[in-house]
Amino acid sequence: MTEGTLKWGVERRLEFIEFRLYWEGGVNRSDIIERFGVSVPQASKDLTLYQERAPMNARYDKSARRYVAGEGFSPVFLRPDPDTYLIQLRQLAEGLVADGESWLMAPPVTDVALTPRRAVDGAVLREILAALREGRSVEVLYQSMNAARPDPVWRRISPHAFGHDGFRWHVRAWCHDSERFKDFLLPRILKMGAQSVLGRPGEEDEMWHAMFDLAIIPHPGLSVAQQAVVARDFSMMGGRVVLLVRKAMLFYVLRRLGLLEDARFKDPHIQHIVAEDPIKTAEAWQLGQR
Amino acid sequence: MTEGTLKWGVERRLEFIEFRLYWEGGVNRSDIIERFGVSVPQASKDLTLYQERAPMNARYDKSARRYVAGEGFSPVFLRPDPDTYLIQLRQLAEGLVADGESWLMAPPVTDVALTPRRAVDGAVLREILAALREGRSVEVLYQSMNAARPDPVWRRISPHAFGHDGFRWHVRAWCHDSERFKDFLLPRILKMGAQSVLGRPGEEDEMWHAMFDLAIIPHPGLSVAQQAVVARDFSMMGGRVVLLVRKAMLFYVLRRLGLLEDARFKDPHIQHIVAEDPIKTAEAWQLGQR
DNA sequence: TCTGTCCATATATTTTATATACCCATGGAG
DNA sequence: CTCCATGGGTATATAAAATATATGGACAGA
Repeated sequence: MTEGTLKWGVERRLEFIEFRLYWEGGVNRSDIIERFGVSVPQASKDLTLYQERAPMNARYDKSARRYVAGEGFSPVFLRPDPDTYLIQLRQLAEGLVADGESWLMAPPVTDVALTPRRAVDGAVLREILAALREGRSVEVLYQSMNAARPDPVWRRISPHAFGHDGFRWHVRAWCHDSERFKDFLLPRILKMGAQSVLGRPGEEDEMWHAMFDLAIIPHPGLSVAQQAVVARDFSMMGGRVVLLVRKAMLFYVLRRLGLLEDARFKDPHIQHIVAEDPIKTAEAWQLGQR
Repeated sequence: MTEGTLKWGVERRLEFIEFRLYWEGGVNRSDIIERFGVSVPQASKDLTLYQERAPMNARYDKSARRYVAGEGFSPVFLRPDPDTYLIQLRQLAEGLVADGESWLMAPPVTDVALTPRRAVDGAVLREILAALREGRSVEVLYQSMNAARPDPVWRRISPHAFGHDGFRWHVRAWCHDSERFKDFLLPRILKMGAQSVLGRPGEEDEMWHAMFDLAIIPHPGLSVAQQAVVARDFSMMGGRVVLLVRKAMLFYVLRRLGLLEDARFKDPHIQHIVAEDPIKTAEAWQLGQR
């Protein structure tokens, strides 16, 4: 083993040490022992090694009896990206990860608005993935919202992509029965049936591949100063920003942004942005819905 | 090392083997070598060990030249939870994790509606966390939307919790200037100042600790069959479900659910649910806003 | 038939980690 | 002030894990 390279396991432990120092302010030898099940001398060695690799980052505070982050901390083993922390925090708050698996020692009290129900069947997802990967069609027992089909019906679909509307997952697929590309919500797929040959490949899904330029501007009902804040929130340049959105995803994007109706008629203190061209925007997604 | 227990690193590799078998249908020795940087013989050993520990799960397909999932697959090293897969897929689609760090070999084409801009400053988050952890107040340069304060102003806050509205993070804190508990959006905190003593502790934040019973029902404009589908989507029992929501988070929940206005006047094919008691609901969050 | 691509395994060796022991500094309890 | 619990460091011998290197097998496609 040469100088610079470390074993995967060792590097994970050093990364852990750095994570704790950076985001939680300090780390103890016992933390490493608990998390990775190593012995006392090994945890000591890891701490020593970390200090060799990142000299300024760790300092032992004798009084506090723990290693604390040094002044000129500069991460070596992880990106100092807030998302590395916030993702873990969110997963912990949503119960997606157990307390012991997380790297957060003392997570702050956290609430997530409307944490999603875990309603996707593992077997369903596996078989959808298999069909998609192998380029085949598959039968699904699907509970549609169509008023004409109140009960779940079997239909054959050829899946080619996944979509997430910010809340739920769906699979984008060619529907052999209605002969159109459509979205199928994973939680509404009740059972899986037999595989068969592909209907139409994903390349032919025009609404998936066609993009729409969604131009948004601050709500004109806001004061100039407030509009400037909104512009900053949305990284606008020159008071507008154009989001490049798949036409097949446009409905979901507009729903999240509150732009399904003309937002200019909503309270600007709740609805901060409006579509630059509401008519064109409305046309675009209604076309997608058909 | 006794029979049953495995080193942390070995267990992660076996977990990886299982993950690939379960969600991607198969795994190659070279996958292990690439992901963990181990030698060829070691990867072989890992595969052999995995088959000892989970006899039915892996089968070598000589023709396909890879290990494929067996018939009676039953996970040993991971929960067969779809979220373990979908979380990774989402993070990959949002660019929060690099391709090489993910466990997904051949992720399907994926789109996430409105992937958030990463606008939180790492230094800001660190110092907010420190203040919260140590029970202190801290000065922040905050860009408010208040029409009376168009420019960013320094204020002192005592943070006690984090909140996520489904899109952005905020910190819940006592505001020393306005003498109220309020939400501060992390992306709008521009700079951090000096720490000082705590204003008021989180226990006194009534809106944070008070809960609201948000009762929702399917949109009455839907057919009976459609209402049943919506009821299933939201795990309703007896045609209704009560979500227990912090009053401090109610606004965000209602916004996500499209219930800020009385939803009965919206198109039921877009807005699937309504509040059981719209008046009480409206009162509750307007009280929170003050 | 040849070749490239998978995989398994044996041997000697190196690296990593453990068990066990003993030592140091700090701060609070008695 | 002494005692001791807590948190950390390290030395030695040993065990375990992983590597380098090599050999061999099965299969698909040219």
